[in-house]
Amino acid sequence: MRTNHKAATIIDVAKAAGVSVSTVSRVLNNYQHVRPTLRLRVQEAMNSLGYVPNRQARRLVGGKSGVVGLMIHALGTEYIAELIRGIDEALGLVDYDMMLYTTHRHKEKEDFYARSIASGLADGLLLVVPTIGESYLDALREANFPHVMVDVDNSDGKSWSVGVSNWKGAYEATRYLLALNHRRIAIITDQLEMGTSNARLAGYKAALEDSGVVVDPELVKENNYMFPYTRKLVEALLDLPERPTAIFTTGDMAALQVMEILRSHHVRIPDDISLIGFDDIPQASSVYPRLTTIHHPIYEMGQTAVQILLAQIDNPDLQPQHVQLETRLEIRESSASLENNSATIL
Amino acid sequence: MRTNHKAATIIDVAKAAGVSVSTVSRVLNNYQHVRPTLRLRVQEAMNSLGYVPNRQARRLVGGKSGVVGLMIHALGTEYIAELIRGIDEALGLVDYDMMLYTTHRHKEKEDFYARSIASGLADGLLLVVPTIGESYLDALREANFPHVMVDVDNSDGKSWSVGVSNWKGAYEATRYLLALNHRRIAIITDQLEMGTSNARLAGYKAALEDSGVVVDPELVKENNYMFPYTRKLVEALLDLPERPTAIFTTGDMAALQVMEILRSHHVRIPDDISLIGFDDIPQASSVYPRLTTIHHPIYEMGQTAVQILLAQIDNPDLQPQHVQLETRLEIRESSASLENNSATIL
DNA sequence: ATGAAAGCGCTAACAT
DNA sequence: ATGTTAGCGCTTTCAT
Repeated sequence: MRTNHKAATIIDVAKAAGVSVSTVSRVLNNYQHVRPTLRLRVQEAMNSLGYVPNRQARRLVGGKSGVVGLMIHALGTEYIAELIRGIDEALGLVDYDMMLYTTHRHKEKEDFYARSIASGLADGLLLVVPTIGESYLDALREANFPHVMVDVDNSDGKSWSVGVSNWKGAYEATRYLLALNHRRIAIITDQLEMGTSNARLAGYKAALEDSGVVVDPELVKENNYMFPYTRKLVEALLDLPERPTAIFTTGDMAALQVMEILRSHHVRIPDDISLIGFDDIPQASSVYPRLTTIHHPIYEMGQTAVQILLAQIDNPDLQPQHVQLETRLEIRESSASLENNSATIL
Repeated sequence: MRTNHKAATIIDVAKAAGVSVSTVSRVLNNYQHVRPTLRLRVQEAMNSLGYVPNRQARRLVGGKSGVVGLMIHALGTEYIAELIRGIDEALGLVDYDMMLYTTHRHKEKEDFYARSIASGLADGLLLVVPTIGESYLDALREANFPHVMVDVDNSDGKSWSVGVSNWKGAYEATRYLLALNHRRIAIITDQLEMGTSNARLAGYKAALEDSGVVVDPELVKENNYMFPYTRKLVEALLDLPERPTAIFTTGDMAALQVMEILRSHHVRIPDDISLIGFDDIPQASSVYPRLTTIHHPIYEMGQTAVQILLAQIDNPDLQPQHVQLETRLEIRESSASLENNSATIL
């Protein structure tokens, strides 16, 4: 079947170095009690044989596999890329490899992946899935398998998780628009089945109410990730008898789309309508006009997730907690004051 | 150390069903020679125990790891997302897992990854790296380790590879612009150290020459992936005494940026300048105006890469070949005829 | 048709 | 300080 050479095993190394397998294992794992001369001899044998330990076998005996799973719903956005960069780099620091599972919104897949990862493949699992299925989450918990939910708004206290201050960020964004004298402020949220979107919507409403502005249901639109749909929402907003003077999208991706759509309707930003996003993805600062948004520490969130996961792998009995990172308002040019909204930077 | 419940093993199932482990293994692997009643009893036992086979153990015995490595320079573009979708789905079909290595342009990392993957971790390696380092490529070849270079223009005959008809695609794009009566056609290429960019540039030049149009070096610009740089290039083009009437970018990402830049200079597309891209990423058909481009079968390229890799894993002695997929012109609204370039669809 | 037993490559007691 | 050995969970001969 396979015609290539079989990889060298620990036994081959032991023979070549004239020692026992346990000695090889000891130098492999950097244990004490190995005579320096022997250690050297073993290392030489490993080198000349091109030996690399088999991770599967290692893990099978109860050791660590040096692999963590990353279950993610989709790739392709700068947001995700930035998050993975954070995860990736943190993992690299501790010589861990990453197994990637993209689910593309197939709930069954998620279930299957989670179980198969937990049953041996990896040492831990990072979950970047908008809505996490209770069934496999329970399975992970029962097995006490290290895992962290990434980018969720709040923990239920039963699993570790990382997220950001969504409510506060949205509150700040809305307050900023309010301070700019906007009163007709529309919001386009991402799907509300996601806790983060919900929290952002709540922040928006709270800010409005705190300023004595009544929330107009006509100005609250829920998006569904499809570009043509966003267009419908924006056009509905534009067709309103009393147009909004500002739009807040709960994600930068949507904000970028809104820009495109407004442009196609010859609506100027921020002259005619102010726009504010959420997340501060790399693209946000390179579009024209540069997008005012809520900065979300995406990269750091990835790093933090890894640190939490590693801590759990070391000690599976840590009390679950939710770690919340802070957002902050990033003022650029897509939002302007309502009074002098013609005198804008060009 | 670890306090969690142990997952059910094949032995537990065997006991619960009152059979031997080999029988359980047989129903697990769908072998014949198992009495239907027994088979059923075993399946029930598996269900009630929530049994999931341990992949490591399975692989440890069988030889194959069931994992392929994917080494990729960066995530975050729709192009890459689409490619990974193709790879992912093809892999899912054969129950393979994917180990992800992102190199972020660190050449040293690539070397390290390639070697560690080749020495046992995975059964094969997919390389999605703009410029592939000779050193580890040699190592892969020497070890006769299954690997395929994805999205390269041409093979050197020593490794398997997949790519598309870059030259022909660029030739067609340029011919189309020519047919639209454009003569001042600028090109913005991606970095020319990539073979694909080079081939696309060559196709552009050939088309021009075949039509008797002299290639103006001032209209040939090499990009370097940084948005501010693209802006410089476009502005240089705009400042030319005789502006180009059309721009061809060798990638859609750049085309999208060019759109943004032209817009900020109040240059209308396609009224003032026609634009054509290459790749046909999902976004290309959702921007405004929709981007005319060369369709690149990205998803299929990913699938094909996997098929080639699996074939090699089955038979490592296959003669290396380069598989070329076809591109085709996708006409949308970002390019228009030069004569009536004011009468454009709005 | 079913079972018993020998490993796969490695680690971790347990000896020495 | 070093070696011996018993598994980890599974597949696969080889018996029966």
